[in-house]
Amino acid sequence: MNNSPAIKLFLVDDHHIVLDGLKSMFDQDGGFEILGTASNAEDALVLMDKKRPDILLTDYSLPGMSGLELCVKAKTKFPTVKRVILSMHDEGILVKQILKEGVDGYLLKSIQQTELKSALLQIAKGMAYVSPEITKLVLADLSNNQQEELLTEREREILSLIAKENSNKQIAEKLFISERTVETHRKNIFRKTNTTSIVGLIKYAFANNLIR
Amino acid sequence: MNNSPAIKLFLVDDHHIVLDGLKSMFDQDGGFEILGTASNAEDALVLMDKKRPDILLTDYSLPGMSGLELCVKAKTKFPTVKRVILSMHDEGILVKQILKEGVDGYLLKSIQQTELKSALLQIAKGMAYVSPEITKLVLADLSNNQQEELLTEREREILSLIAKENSNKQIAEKLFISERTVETHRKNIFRKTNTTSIVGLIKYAFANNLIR
DNA sequence: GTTCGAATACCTCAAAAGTGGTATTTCCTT
DNA sequence: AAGGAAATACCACTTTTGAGGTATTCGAAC
Repeated sequence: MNNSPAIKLFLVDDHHIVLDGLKSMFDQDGGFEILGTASNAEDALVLMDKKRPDILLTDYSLPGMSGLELCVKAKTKFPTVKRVILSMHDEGILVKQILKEGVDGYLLKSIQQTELKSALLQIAKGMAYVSPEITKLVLADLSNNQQEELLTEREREILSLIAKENSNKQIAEKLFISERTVETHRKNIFRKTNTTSIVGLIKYAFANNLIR
Repeated sequence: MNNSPAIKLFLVDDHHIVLDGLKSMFDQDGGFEILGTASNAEDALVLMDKKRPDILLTDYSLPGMSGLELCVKAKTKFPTVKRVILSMHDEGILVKQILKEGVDGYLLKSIQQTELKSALLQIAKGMAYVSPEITKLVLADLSNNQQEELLTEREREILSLIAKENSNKQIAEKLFISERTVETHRKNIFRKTNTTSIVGLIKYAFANNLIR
């Protein structure tokens, strides 16, 4: 059953009770081995230098250096170590920022034991695991469904053609309208989106998923 | 044990063998009920109108309308139905596009039975579930570590300022170089990124996470 | 020690974008 | 019936972009 070597963990949390809980959970399971623990990021970086774990499992909020900074530093110092944030809350707008730093997992502490273990197994195998609650947040952000009725149908059409690198003249030809009309639409789009240049407009369109 | 009502599924796949496999899997489990199946998107939309499932579970590649288009249409027609893509492969660059359309789950057919069921349970609860392999892709894309050496340091600096809506003149002033030099850099960036207009360039930069 | 990429700089000229207006028609709502 | 938003159209004028070059300096690589 246990044909693969135990997954070596390093735990970081500033609450002893959490460390104790995790320790007792993993100690009962031959599939995992705890190489060490730390209650702050600075200690963790020093200790990990001696004991090279497979996975660094750290709380997000730590005194001093945050768990995220720890992950960034750990990535530089120990590139092969998988980095997992185990957080108490969904850190709201921080989620995207955390994921952008290139962690291998983002788990909430509300996770079930069995799920935590299967998540760590997957991460050890090179996969990535993100808690469903966090996944939901990220997907919602990606698809950004507010469906603002800011722009009219025609304006969205114009915007789409602008984004496809058509000049005003080309747009006018394609829509069988005057170039003047295109200019007017463009001006209205600028006004409504609070932008003043194509660059800003394209950025707006991307950020709001108005173009694909 | 089974205190909540069965989760009502609608399955779409153009391979009967897959539909059969899923059917036999869910039929043995009281937690799920299959309301109907279809082998193409058009039929699915018609059939779902009569039988309102909790979750639409569809293959990505279908004859005619793709599973993604089906999800988009289903979202409009039946906003409360959760939409899950069950795909054979990680559709590479399509992944981000698929997730942008606002699906509630993206599963690979290599998923284990138990995992599939727990994923669907979570999705029915309003969470989101994405296969670890796909999550890996998305996280890699978000943090984008490829570190392309396509553009030089200076060119990235110029690009960043272009993206911040600076004109050539403004860039020249900020970097204490001639406007001519900025023009040259811009031309080189266009050549390297295979773009010919700012619109294309900004799109390229977004797609490659060169600007945040 | 020559070659090559990167960064710098200059030139011209046409096309396109952006600013700041005005005006008409149509359709929808109040 | 009046008001307003949306789509259409026009004008004048300035700034910016993009396409087409050429050229020098510097440092790294071969």
